[in-house]
Formats: sequence, structure tokens, C-alpha cells
Amino acid sequence: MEISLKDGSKIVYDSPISIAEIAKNLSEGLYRIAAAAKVDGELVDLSTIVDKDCSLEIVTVKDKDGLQVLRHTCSHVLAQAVKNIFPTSKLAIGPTIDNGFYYDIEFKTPITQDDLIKIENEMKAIIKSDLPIERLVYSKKDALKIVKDFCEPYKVELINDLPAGAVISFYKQGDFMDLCRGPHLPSTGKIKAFKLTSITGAYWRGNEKNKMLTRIYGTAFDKKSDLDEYIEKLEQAKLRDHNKLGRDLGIFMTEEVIGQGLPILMPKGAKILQILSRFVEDEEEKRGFMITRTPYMAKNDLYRISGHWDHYRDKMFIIGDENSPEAMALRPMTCPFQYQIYKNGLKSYRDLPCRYSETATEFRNEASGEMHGLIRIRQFTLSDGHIICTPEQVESEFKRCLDLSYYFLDCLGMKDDVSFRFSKRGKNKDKYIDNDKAWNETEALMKKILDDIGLTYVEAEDEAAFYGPKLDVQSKNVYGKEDTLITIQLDFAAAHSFEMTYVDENGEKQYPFVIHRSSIGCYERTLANLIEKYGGAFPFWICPEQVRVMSLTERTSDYAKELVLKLKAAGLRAEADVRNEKIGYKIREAQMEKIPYMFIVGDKEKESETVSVRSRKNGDLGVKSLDEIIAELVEEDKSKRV
RNA sequence: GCUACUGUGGCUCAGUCGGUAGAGCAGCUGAUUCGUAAUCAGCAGGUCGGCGGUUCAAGUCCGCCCAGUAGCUCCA
Repeated sequence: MEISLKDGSKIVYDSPISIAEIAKNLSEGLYRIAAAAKVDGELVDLSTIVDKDCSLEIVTVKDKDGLQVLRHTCSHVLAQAVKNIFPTSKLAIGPTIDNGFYYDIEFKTPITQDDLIKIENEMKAIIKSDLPIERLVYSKKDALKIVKDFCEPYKVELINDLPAGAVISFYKQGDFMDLCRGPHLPSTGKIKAFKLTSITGAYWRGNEKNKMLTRIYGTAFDKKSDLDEYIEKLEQAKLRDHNKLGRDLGIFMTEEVIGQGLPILMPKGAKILQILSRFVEDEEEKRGFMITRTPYMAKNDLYRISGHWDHYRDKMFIIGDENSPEAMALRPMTCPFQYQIYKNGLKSYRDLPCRYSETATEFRNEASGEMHGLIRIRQFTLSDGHIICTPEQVESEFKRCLDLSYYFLDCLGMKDDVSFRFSKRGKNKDKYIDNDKAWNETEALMKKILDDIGLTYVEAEDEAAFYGPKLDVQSKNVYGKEDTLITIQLDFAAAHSFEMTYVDENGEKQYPFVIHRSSIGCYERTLANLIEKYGGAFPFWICPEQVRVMSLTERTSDYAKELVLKLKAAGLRAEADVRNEKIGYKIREAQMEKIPYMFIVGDKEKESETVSVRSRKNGDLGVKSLDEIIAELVEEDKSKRV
């Protein structure tokens, strides 16, 4: 048989041979780092016997796929160690994830941080003894018997869900055996560096009605230095955590007496939100939106029409007895309010599209465990808006929405940090408005639009709004957790439920389409992203304080104050520091507050009407004339450069 | 909401076996008037997240609650 390798070369063998042998023949070095192999593109164990013509690629621990295999094997080592120390524990699942792996396990009693160290030590012993890993294949019936003998109820459930004729593989290392599709490393000794990172809870099969298991997270690498580098990177990321940095920089705070999920934006944070929202409102107006101001609350009747009362009530703050006809609720969104504006007066096809936007404060009663810094809160301000248009206009309006959001992301320097998710309806139809035809048509329409634009996106089941599919712009926080930053949604139902219509060219009544959209997202969440992206050192145009003028001695404090007035008159945000402190001390404070420019004024500058300019990034820039530097900064502010 | 962990001056942290709370920075006062990341000295600041319990005695042990963190579930 003939085996073609990745580099184009071919080798010929007369009789069946294991991939491990082939690797060994190719090179000892390759054999040492081999983790698995790809046969005709399919990832398999090194122990696989090749007996016919095929293409072969040896996957090493240096490859992305190989690292995944290594981590997967490490999760088995974790499971083995746990079973050794806690024989009564029950194993659920142990997959790899982006940065490592986890294993979900049911323990008789909760385990502690100390247990984690014990488990790590046991894992080290298993790795050190370099147990060979063997793949075993069974029929469904035999597989069930094995896991029943092992008293592993979760594995029984997993196998029961597999089709009747399925070939079921197990992997055995020493006296430990686990149900697994594989592939795995040839032996445990190939894991060179690992660390168990945290213990958390996780529901069996991701369903909150199921039992909560203990999830042990870990990560593994093929060298110690890679692990150290990873840990160092995590430490660095933590320094940018908006929830810490945002508080340290005086951007926001929370107060126990106010309540969970209700952050206070302090002057700096409020200023940033004002800068962003003014920019957004002005740009939206340029692009044909009409700004609205609608009530923060409404009678329950409004939410009954919109469907929120049925689909969203547990997330709403209800005022008064929810069973009373008088019950009011704080708005969790602005849509039904803006619809009333549309309904005020007859609409002609000539009036469409109607584009309404609002810097909208909204209220959602998130579960207590969901709150996080500025990213998940109970009162937030969304750059909300709704476009009511004819079916023919949907495509161009949708594209305009995306274009606007993309423009804002560009101005924030974030366009390369986001990914796109096409969020569709899932199998659990209770969560969605019941209209298969409309769902299918709308999802197909959105897909067409996205493909037309040539957008790179992932499709996600069961992530749609209850009234239609969404395009979500996703961003990750410093810990790698993904959240939706911006969303553009198609709604086929609202026009019908709210009786929104327009009169077409033939004088006939028609139902329009509704696009729900955010342009820059929720301001608090966007601010959180900005803090983390820039580590608090915001682009010049966003900085709440752009320039700090520092007097060198008391003799120049009046000059410093005068400069601040001039800067403010030029539309720049500036403050004076005329305290009786050494200049190094004032500079140090301004640097730590991440203020982009410092003007240092002593007797020389006062005399010559100049300033000594220092940038937070490049240090001392030398002496400049006042007019020159003000003109430069005004230009930088206007440019919205990042 | 669920699982685990955390909570000591504004911030960062110490506080041993249960025996009257301690430091640095920040703050205030005074001195210093200084050229690009911390001048010196003094003073003041705490119901140890809250409530209850055990005890002669609780920051420390127990229970409940509040808030925060990671993850799950949910979601902008």
C-alpha cells in the first residue's frame, strides 16, 4: 500500500503497520513529539493500524490539534486521579475547551482547594508512571455492561443516547478506563506541564433542572515554559479587568445600599458616556434616524401586546401587584414605545423607512448570580432603535445598520476585536413565537443578507430573540468570556401584534417589517470593553480629562489656571494641578490616571507664552507654543483617531 | 437562581491557639517653591460587610442575610 505524506512524498509498505511505527521510521524526533495522526483528514490514535492506501499526517504536540489531544488526555488523567482519591465519585464528561479542559464530576461531599492540590499530585504520579493508553471498542450492549459495572450512571445515560449500531470506544490507562471517542496520546508521560485552575459548579447536560456537578478546570501544555507563559498572560489580563480598573480609575462604583447590578457612573464614567452618546446621536441623525424620548414604564397591557408579558415577565421589574390590571412595569426595551409613535397617524409607503433611535435606559431583573461589573447590570443605557420599513427595504436598511455599527466600532478601535453570530431559533419552540413559516422565511432572508455582504459569521441555534433571528456582534472580556455587544434583529411579528400598517401604492393596507437594532451597543458594556481594551488609557477623543496643566511652583499657578480656561474654550477637557507638590509627583499621578497630555508650566513657559508638553505614551515632547499645541489637540480630538 | 470561594480605615494588605485592632499608600496640618513617574515631619482615620447565636471573652467559632469573584444557567 502507498501512504502519501503531507510534504508530498510517498512511502510504500507491504503489510499493515501502526502509525506509531511509521512515525518512528520517519524520524525519532518526530516520534517523540507525536500526539496523534490524521488519516485521510480524520484525527486518529497513533496506535491505528494502516492497511490501505491513504494520506497521512503526523500530528504533534506542537500542533493545535495535537495540543487538544494532549489536553483531552490530561482530562482523563484528572478523572483517573479523582477516582483514585475519591472512589465514590461519578464521572460525567471531560472535554477540551479553548484554553484547556475540564471534567464534570459528582462528588459525595464538596471538594476544596486543598483537594485540588492532592489531585494534582496524584496526576503527577500518573504522568510520571507513563501509563500506556489503549483504545478498546465494544458494542452498545457490552459498553453498557462495562459502565454499569463501574457504577457510572452518567456514562450509562451517555451510551443510552448513542444509536443502536454505534461502535463505542473506551480508553484504558493502567486500571482506569473511560468512555471516549478519542484520539488520545499513546501514553500519559507525554503530558509535560499542566495545572488545575479552578473548581466551579455546572449543571449536568447544561440544564438547570438537572443536578449540579463539580467542574474542575485545568490546562496543559507540552512544555513548562508554555504553561508559565499562559499563566503570566492571565495575570496580565487581570490587570485590565474593567471591574477592578474601572473602580480604581474612578469611572464607576457600586454601593451595597443601592443594590446589585446598579453601578454608579462617577464623573469620569458619566463623561465618557456623554461623549459617546452625543457622538452616536449626532451620527444617527446624519444617517436618517429620528431621536425619541419615551417613558421608562408602562401598563402591563403594552407588554401583553408585545409578547414580553408571556415570554419575558420574570426579567421585568413589576410595579404593584402583577396580577392586578393596573400593574405597571419598568421597560426592559423600547420597542413597543417607539411603535406607538409609528401608529400615531396613518402611514404611507412614502413615509417608510421610519427610523427611530433613542439613548434608552432600560431595566432587566437579571438573576442575582449574573451580574458582573458594567457588563451585566440591571439598569443600563442602550443605543436602541427601530426601523419600520417595507419588505423590499429590509435588505438595504439592515446593511445600513451594520455599516453604522461598524463605523462606531472603527472609531473605538474595536472592529478587529469582534466576531459575528447569526442567532437562530432552537428546538425548544416554547421560547419563540409560534409561526414556522415566518421563522423559516426570516431566517432565510437574514442569511441571504449576511452572505451577500460577505460577512464571516458563525450560526448559533437557540440564540434568537423570541420574535425573530438576530445578527449579534460578539466581544470577549479579559477572561475570554464572550458577550453580545451589538445586535441587529429582524422582527416579523411586531407589525401584526401591534397593528402597525402602511398604505401601499395601490391604496392597500400592508404590514411593514421591523428591524430592532443597537448601533454602539449598551453604553455601560461598551465602556467595560473600552476599559479592558485600552487598560484605561482611552483614545484621546474619549478621555474624560484630555490635558492636565501642572504648575511648577506657586508663581505659575495663575498661568496654569488661565491655560485650562483657554483649552476649555477650544472644546478640550482640561484640569489644573496647582498643588504645592514636586513636578515628579504630579506627573506620576497624571500618568497613573492615564491622562494623555500633561502641560508643565514654569517661569520660562509663563514668560514665553509656551507650554512644556508631556504625553502619557512618549514622555517629554519639549516646549511648544500654546496656539500650536491647542490646534494640534483640537485636530486630534475631531479626528476620532484611536 | 445554582456550585464554590471572598469580605479588616478611601486603597493594598498583616492580625498566631478565641484574650482591648496594625502597617504602607491616600487624607489633613506644618515645613519645603522644587524642571518630567513618589520631599520631609506630625496628626487623624476602624461597630473588622450586616444581624443573631455559642462563650467569662468573638475580627477569629456557628447560623441567616447582604455584597463581590469564578463558573453554570440566562442574556444587551
